[in-house]
Amino acid sequence: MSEKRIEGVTGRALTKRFFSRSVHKVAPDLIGATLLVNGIGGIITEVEAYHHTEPAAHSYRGPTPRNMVMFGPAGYLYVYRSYGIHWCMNFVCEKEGSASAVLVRAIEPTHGIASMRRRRRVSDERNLCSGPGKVCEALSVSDKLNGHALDKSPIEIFARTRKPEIVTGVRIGITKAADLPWRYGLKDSRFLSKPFAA
DNA sequence: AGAGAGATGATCT
DNA sequence: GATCATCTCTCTA
Repeated sequence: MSEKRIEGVTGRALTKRFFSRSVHKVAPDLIGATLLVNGIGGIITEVEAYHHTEPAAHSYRGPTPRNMVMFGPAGYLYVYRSYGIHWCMNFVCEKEGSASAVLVRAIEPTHGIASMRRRRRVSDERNLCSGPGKVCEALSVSDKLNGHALDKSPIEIFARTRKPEIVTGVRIGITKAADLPWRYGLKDSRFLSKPFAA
């Protein structure tokens, strides 16, 4: 097995096995991992878990054309259109009966910052990937990558080498099941969509 | 710093 | 016809 070397990344490449677990394990384990698309991206600082047992999940009401990737095997990318304007990206996890996924909400930019600035048309690094729609714009993720394997080019995800301090909170921007503490973040990160309550 | 509104389209009722 | 896992701008302070 030849391992591709990425400057500044030492963790092993994550494969489908990593995602073939409960979304409640995968989500916190992704904090500190490195996500690259075509070599551009950074350290995952914020994610949210969605599980078919609660009404905020797209899979709650069963399969539809939009969410069918969620009902497939773990380790694939689910991309959907948000508010008619933005894209949001999710990692499909073990189904546990129905379907679940992790929403990528924020990244600390480390690779290809110049490209991200061009795509986002902003210069402030803290504003490049601090929200799910921003992440997709900066990494150029759209419906063309819906259903794509998470361990195949152009997507690369590398495990963190050390477990960071993780904070949790309620999910953002939803109205249903808004009390579940399924938002995970890198403690004290400056690259979040919103601070976590102290 | 925080509130409010508009953009814009697929999905669901 | 209403909702929506969002972002950016503008207004008020």
